[in-house]
Amino acid sequence: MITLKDVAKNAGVSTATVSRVLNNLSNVHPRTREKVLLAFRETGYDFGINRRSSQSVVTINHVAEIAGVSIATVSRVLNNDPAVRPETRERILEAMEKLRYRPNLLARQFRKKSARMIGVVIPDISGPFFARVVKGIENIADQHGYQVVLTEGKHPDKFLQAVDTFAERKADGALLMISKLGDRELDFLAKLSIPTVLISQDYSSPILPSINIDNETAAYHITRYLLEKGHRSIAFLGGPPNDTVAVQNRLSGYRRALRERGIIPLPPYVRFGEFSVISGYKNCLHLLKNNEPPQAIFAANDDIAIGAIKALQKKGFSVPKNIAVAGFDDLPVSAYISPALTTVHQPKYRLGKEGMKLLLKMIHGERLEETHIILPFQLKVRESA
Amino acid sequence: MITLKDVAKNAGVSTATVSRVLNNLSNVHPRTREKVLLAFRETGYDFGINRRSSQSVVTINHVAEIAGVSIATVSRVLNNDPAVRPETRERILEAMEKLRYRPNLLARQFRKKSARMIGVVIPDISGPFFARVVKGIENIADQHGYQVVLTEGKHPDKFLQAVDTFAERKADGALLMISKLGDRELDFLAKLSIPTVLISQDYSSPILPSINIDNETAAYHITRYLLEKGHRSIAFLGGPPNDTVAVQNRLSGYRRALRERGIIPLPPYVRFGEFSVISGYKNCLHLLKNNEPPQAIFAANDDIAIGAIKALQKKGFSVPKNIAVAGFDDLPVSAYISPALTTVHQPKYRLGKEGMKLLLKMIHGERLEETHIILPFQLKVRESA
DNA sequence: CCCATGTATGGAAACATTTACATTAACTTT
DNA sequence: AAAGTTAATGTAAATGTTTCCATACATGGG
Repeated sequence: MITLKDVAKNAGVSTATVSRVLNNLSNVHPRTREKVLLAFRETGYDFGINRRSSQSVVTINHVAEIAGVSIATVSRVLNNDPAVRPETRERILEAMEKLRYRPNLLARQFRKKSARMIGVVIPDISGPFFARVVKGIENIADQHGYQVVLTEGKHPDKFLQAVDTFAERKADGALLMISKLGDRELDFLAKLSIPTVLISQDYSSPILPSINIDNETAAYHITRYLLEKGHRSIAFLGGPPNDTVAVQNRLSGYRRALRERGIIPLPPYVRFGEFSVISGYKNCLHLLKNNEPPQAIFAANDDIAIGAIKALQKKGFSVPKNIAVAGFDDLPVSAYISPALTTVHQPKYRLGKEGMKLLLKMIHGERLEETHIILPFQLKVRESA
Repeated sequence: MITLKDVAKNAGVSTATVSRVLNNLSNVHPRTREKVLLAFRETGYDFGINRRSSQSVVTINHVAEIAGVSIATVSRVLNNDPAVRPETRERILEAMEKLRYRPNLLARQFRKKSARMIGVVIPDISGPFFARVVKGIENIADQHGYQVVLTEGKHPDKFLQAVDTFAERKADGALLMISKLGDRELDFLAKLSIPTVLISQDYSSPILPSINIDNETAAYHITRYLLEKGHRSIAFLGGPPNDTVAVQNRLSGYRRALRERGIIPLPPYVRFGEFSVISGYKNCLHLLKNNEPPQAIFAANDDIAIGAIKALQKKGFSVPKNIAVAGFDDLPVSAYISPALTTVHQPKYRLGKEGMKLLLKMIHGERLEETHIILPFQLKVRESA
């Protein structure tokens, strides 16, 4: 395509001068004007409207042309509009096949103002617990043609940023496994107004639907189990102290069970840390340092329990002979460590599936019968307690 | 906004009829006309000239207007074009702030034909190994404004589908941790022509760049370590047999070490299965069933090793006193099981980071000095062997 | 048989942004 | 005075699809 630049080159003048000529400005020498006009002719400059088109890829236009219909009808086929006559549809599908047409997803998303995407925020990608939940989510999302985008967002700012990205990318919904949701975060979520479901974090927000197990009761049951085994001094090894509602609920279940037996745990027997093997290890070491060893330990999750067992063994205690240990979550590895871990089984996959189903309902604007779903847990008695 | 369709629905006729009424065509029954007119009133249809503009959200146009410039200039600011005068830029930024303008990402992606997204395929989300690699990837991707989309794709068809989705979504690049890449898959990748890097699967394709550790040598070293400890009969518990190049390389490293000592392992001492705790458990049980127990076991990854240890303990063997066990990968949990696992440490985070950096270079069209990067491994001697 | 209506399809605007090209102003150079 | 240079900005096309309204044709009921 010929531009003013080309003309300028041909005439041996600057584009500014060509522009002046083109717009009949006065300050151009007649001889120069001649030169430029000649160049216009020689280069074959197109005075008509600028035609700029590449069309290197196959679009809906090509398909329409080949099928002998308008692009509107092709679009209808693309969107499974039943209004199209089967015969026409067939012809269009054939044309698509023939041209190897691939709809431009980016254009579709843009037009529809939706990316057919679900944003998922988890505190930790490495956590096998979350991985399993995510699989459940993906199962359902897949079935409905939604893509799942996974983001880590333990720290509140990172979390807000993640959700913001979802909004920016026009996610159709969000699934949050975030433990700490303060007013600021809730406010933020409300402003974005993306359908959102809370999974597995015990946060029963009045606004956001959620799906959980009953952590308090589960913790109560496993603590009772330890009590029934005859243990009196039972330590609690928790995760992050103030942030996590789930931890607090597990703690209060534990306390309730003890209280029922008239036991009040000494402060050093309740410790907080992180949801990791290493934290469990260190925390357990601290516990043993200045205190009479407990008869049993209830860890707020399996990772902590695994770390604690290691610490106990290192200090020469046998589990469960000297000290019993119980965990929470039932990770895949928990049945295969030594001793196999006694723990609370969470229906991780189902949490994901049901959470996603709930979200789907919200996206479709259906009324929710239940906004806070509680799934059953299971006590898994193995070797460690 | 109320459309003819809404009116039609309200009146209980087709949109065609509504349109006829709207344009005063003759062939409408008076009674129907009445109905439709009523529906117009009831729905509050806007007869004004087709105002199909919603403009409920702030766009570049509003910003341009407020700042007193053209939308082109606003776009330039959005894209950090240095050609904009600082003063003008300032004015535009202020206008954005004032209007709380959020660029429409979908529109930008559409226009630019790029989603600023990297597709990552891993065999298993639950695997802590992959999770760690992915974190490395995300670290670098984040820094450069790319979003990471994670997909599971163990089965070849699922994998192809995943990659296809990447293409459809105009991903800027792909990172594959796929063990089995046959001709069909490579062909497919070639057709899509998305920049692609292979991570950690030992597949040294002539076309696709890759990043790995030297699995053969690592396996050789750990097997030698077992031999030096005095073990003569060493079993190999592998992952998927034919699919995985990494497994085959670990196997041949193991074989090389034995061969050097003139040892040829009996067939039942080399077994295959899957990369999971449960598979390691079962496979080890099989191994013990009809054979003289080996003096040591080299498992192709830590999960298998953990399962094997469990099986050995169940059968009354003490690890490492009766039978030594070594693994591969060095998962976070491996140091905390009992006995702590002796294994090969892979620089997982770095694999992810470097892989992503490599991919970035490809995306930017830079020349690669190295197309097959090898990262160092480390022998971690702990308690199990 | 023809009026009234529905069905299937077409025409064209709209979506929000990017960007190629054009213009302009303010200089400087010849 | 005429032309060039450069920086800054404007104009408007182009992107690929969806969807609103319009309409040719088919069809059923009186």
